[in-house]
Amino acid sequence: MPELPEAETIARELDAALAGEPLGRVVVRRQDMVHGDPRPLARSLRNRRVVRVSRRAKRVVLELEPKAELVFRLGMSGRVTVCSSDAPLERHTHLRIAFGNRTDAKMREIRFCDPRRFGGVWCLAGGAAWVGKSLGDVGPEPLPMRPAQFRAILDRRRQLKALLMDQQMIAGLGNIYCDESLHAAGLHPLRLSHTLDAAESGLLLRSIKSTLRRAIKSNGSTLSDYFRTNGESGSFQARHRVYGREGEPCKGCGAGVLRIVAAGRSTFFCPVCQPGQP
DNA sequence: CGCATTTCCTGGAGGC
DNA sequence: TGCCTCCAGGAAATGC
Repeated sequence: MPELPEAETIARELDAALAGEPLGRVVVRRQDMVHGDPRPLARSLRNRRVVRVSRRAKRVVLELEPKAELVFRLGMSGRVTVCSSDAPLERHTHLRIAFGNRTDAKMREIRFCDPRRFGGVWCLAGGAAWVGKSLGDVGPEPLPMRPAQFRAILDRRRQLKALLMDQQMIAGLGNIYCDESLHAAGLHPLRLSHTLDAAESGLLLRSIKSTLRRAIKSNGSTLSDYFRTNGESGSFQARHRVYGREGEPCKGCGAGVLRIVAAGRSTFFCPVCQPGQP
């Protein structure tokens, strides 16, 4: 389940591998996973090179020259890997893009693989018409966010879990980092957002940032579907304090971690560290 | 407006 | 061993 730290890890690794490289052969193996520019992707990408690879929300963005963007939304099980062009093809590989111009060396390529197909690839080029699923807009990034802006987001009356999961409100948090951030701040996931005082809202924003930064340092959390661009696992799952740990002792106080459903998702919290609701 | 529910999809887990 | 059912969840759509 790639969220902000996983997308950031992939973006950094892709940037190291791809910055400055020209794009080569394109193979679209599942047309319905590619959206945006109505032209064939191979044509849209022809004679373009990667300037840099960045992240926005949970999305990985290849910034190209001449100006265009190739956006990867990973959904639940999306993976972007870098490998040799002759590496065995994994099941559910929907897109392959060769890169580099070293004719002497083995050709390398990036691959997009997504078994559950909740993700997709968007080619934003030219001002042409649009095909396929739309790539909706997202709210502000949490890492550079200031306390006043966060306070304004909390001002509506919503359960904290639902609000933090809402990509229009704040971009990049998913189920794991929502629960971990709320635990770090000692706030119950069903607490109504507008009831937080200044100290609590400040603490929650700091908790979100520190949780995300620590997860990025660990290259994200590998539970089942997420892997780095070289196929290795992230390691932040070993540091989860509540997520996925129903019945196990809270790493803060030892009380049993509870699981409820909030915002339609499994939600893990410690009833002692995060008091306040039934 | 907020929130619950449903849909998409596959692989892994558990039951028998 | 081999079915079968259930479940996980990001995002969008629908219903209350």
